[in-house]
Amino acid sequence: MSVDEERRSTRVKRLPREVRERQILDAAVRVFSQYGYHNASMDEISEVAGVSKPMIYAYLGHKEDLFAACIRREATMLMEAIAAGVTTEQAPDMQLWHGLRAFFQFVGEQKQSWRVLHRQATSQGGPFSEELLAMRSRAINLVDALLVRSATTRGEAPAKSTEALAAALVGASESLADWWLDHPEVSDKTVASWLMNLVWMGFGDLVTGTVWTPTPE
Amino acid sequence: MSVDEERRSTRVKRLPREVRERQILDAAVRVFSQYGYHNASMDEISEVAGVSKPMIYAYLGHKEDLFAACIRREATMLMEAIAAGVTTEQAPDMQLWHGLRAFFQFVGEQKQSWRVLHRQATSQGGPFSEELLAMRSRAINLVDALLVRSATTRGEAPAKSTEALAAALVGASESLADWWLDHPEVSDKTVASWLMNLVWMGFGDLVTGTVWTPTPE
DNA sequence: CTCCTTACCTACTCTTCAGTAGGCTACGGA
DNA sequence: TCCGTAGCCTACTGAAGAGTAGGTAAGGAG
Repeated sequence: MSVDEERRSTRVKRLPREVRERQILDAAVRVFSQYGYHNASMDEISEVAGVSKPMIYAYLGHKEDLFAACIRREATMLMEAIAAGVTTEQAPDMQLWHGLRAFFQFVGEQKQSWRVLHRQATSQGGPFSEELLAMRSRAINLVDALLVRSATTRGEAPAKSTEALAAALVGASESLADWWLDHPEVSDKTVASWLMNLVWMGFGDLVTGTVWTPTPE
Repeated sequence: MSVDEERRSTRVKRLPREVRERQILDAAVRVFSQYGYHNASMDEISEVAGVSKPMIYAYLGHKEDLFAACIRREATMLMEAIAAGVTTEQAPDMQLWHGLRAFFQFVGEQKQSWRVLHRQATSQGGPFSEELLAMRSRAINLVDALLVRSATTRGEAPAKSTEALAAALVGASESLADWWLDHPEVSDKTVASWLMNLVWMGFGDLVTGTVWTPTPE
């Protein structure tokens, strides 16, 4: 059996476009998350995906398009995971709690997705980060709305600062998620509860020993 | 007068190495902060600096070295600015308050420095980010120590979570600083006080209307 | 005046990699 | 059985940009 014959026989069969696109995106997320956007080469992605480079261009377009597609897919998954845990009927603190839990659970399960979202997309000033910045804004708006609602239901005028604080909270979550990647011995629930206590009760209470606990469902 | 003669006559005189190095670093910070590490070219940096490319290589070494030098210089300035405002004699909340104020003041005054530190260095997985990660760790350790001290002086065992919370706070500060870049109408003091209230009092107090205020010095 | 060091430049090389041209083959329908 | 389309590849081009070779010249020391 010649080399050519062997290669032909062991080559995976022709697959429908859908499947290939998934394979390519999976590979791209892996490679981007490992090397970063610029150091990731289309050649390596095609190799990991098990297809040739022109296939990528045919199906997903240029490098930037491919990256944007990765971001879009992973960010959508993240947002959906969070949305699944939160309903507007819950009290504000419970909404935040479930949101945080869902977030850390996602990060714990999809470390690569998280890396490509956070570490890569944030930085590059190029046209791709827009996709990611938009998602981040959505997250901030979500938290902002939560804060505004919880203030107004108590009859107060919403503070000017809610949007800024929402941004701070999102940043805190991201940073804590990064810390967590280096300390995997802690459970996702524990990490979430730390942050919950910080933002809901403040350091002041860390010092005095008061803690927030979720009310039983 | 020929072109050559004009060029020669308008050319800035020979300058000592020190001065050139400063010019080059200034240019590098500007260009890196605008385009990001990868999209910044040595040619452009040399042009902005007003020297030729080989000068950069002679004085500051390769691209990575140059970038690391930028990070080191800017990060050192930031840490010194923060350290200048904080003394260990102050109460924990005042230490945090002054640290935050110094931080936001620095960001407000040195936007480019901040961009190159935060947006660029965090992301690239290369050998340079180590410089930055080290600085970030120092900041986290500083906050961690603050939390541990404030807990132990109250006779409590320090919680396991202080390091994680310190990371969260640093992330919140970074994220809030980014938000602030897009909302320059707010004063640095105001932004600092928002974050201070968040971390010291929690959202719970935002909702109930309690606020932390610095005790008069 | 000569020599040597230090400042400084032009004009390359060489590599890496995004993106493409052009074609081959499996397979379903007419 | 012939044809069209969709899956798939090898083998290239072209540009950008990091890094360098090999110089010129200013100016101080002797």
